[in-house]
Amino acid sequence: MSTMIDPDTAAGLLRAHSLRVTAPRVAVLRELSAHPHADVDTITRTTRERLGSVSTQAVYDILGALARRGLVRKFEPAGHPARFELELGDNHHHLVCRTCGSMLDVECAPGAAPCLEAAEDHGFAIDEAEVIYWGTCPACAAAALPA
Amino acid sequence: MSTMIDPDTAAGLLRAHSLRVTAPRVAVLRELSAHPHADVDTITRTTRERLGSVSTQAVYDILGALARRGLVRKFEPAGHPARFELELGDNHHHLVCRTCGSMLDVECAPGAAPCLEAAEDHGFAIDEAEVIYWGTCPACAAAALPA
DNA sequence: CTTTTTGCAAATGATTTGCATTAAC
DNA sequence: GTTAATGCAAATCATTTGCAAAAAG
Repeated sequence: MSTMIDPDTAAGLLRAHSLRVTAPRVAVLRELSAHPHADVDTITRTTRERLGSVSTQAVYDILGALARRGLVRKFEPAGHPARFELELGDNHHHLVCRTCGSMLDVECAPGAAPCLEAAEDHGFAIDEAEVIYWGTCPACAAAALPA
Repeated sequence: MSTMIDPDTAAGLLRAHSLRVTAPRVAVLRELSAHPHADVDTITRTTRERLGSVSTQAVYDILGALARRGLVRKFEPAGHPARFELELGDNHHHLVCRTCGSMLDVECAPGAAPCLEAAEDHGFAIDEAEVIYWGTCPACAAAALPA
């Protein structure tokens, strides 16, 4: 388990983004800091363990609010439920398992200028270039091959 | 409207990929050649106009079969229904409108080596690097600003 | 004729919406 | 006291699944 931000830090983050400080929000932020890339279901379960009860809809609402204020990034890998991570300012990319949807952060190969600029924008106002490396994680690769 | 492959070419494509030639499949292939990036709903509607009737599930099945044999590429932009295009061999990327989900093909900036190699694979067997440019298309940008 | 494909119906699963209740500020 | 956040229920939407009927090879 990674390090987890303390409750005061979480509350400060919320206030700094003009969001009211509530127990479910603090719990969700702490969960995200400890487990980046968690999905709604996981966040809901662990938050319940900590608080006793939180509705699924509250978690959706919280994550939506946090994402709208730029506190968290929402990531929706095709074929898998959305996953969330604290917005840390670094523009990293993701490695995603096609089978289980698990994610890992990856940096672009150093030196190799990432193609964050499209050759032509066709009049679009581009606000983000997202890179996804699709593959199979070690666990799923092992499970696919019968012993 | 772009050029559309003729029925014989479509049939040949199917045979070349060991797929039985059926009217719905030929119609779907022709539709995809004329309208790349069409979604299931659009493909179903235009195919019905041409054939009189096709079930939604048949279209899903057809697209699934074509994708499995490598004849078409499936693209699932977060928040929007899946879109499909004929697999043309070129490894282009996509420009996607956050508002309406419309897509355009884009090439990486010439010279700029795209980061198709992750710095670390963390043990994953990476099979594809997908780049998505997110933005707002001219039509949606215009619609968002009241006159 | 054998196997694949299609049609139809029903289920699934993630996410959203509306509204009353409760808690923050 | 206001305004925002939560809980609860029901709805939505894309997509999948199971099985019988029809068509391709």
